[in-house]
Amino acid sequence: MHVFTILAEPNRRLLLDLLLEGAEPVSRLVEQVDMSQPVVSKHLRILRDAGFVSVKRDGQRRLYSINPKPLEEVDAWIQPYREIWSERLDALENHLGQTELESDR
Amino acid sequence: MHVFTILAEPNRRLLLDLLLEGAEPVSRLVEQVDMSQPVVSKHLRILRDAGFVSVKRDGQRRLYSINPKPLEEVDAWIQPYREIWSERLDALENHLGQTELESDR
DNA sequence: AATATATATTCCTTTATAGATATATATATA
DNA sequence: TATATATATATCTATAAAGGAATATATATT
Repeated sequence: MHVFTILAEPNRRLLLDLLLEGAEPVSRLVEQVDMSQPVVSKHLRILRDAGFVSVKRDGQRRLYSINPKPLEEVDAWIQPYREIWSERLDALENHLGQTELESDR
Repeated sequence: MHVFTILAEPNRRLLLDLLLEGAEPVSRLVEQVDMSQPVVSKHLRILRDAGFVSVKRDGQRRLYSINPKPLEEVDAWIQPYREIWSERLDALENHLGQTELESDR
């Protein structure tokens, strides 16, 4: 499954956002979220397969924690677009600077 | 349609990547891509509705050009994760530095 | 005005995936 | 060992969205 496909699912983004605060066992995630336990487990499975989270045994619990590595792919993909939007900002700034000079005359 | 949902479709990412090189009429996009014209038009419609591209009339053609604005939302969403991965890099660097000191003793 | 070209839209079918429910598995505790 | 608790998985159904084919619309050209 592609990184963007994985992030397209709102509940998956929600789970990631929760894990941003720190590692959590499945049960605590289920509490904070409007999904059944199996649904949460399935999403975690998908996130795990894609390397977004990792698991650690803690007795009968599983502690899930976040792993931002796969997001680097997103970051890399955006990069050329980011360049475009900064070019545009530069152009805007130049234009504004130009306008300033003009208003000085 | 959510930004991530839009980017989840590979053909849509392809179209955006093509437009990265500069504005193009639909026909030229169709040439460069393995999609029928209606499919291209449909994706462009979706991209347009989400503000990823804009159109300009050019006779009977429509010139599509890129608009990176909606990607700022993606960028903003990644931000906290980016902070985590740079923290981890810092931690790694500190650790390496530490190891260096230790090897000096 | 008639025809050609470029693009958009509509309708239909197929497919991927999300969630519900039931159940399996693993660990802890009595 | 039997039972309880936490989590994972399997099966089924519903749904969203992608692509194909046909067609509509808009502009250009003769």
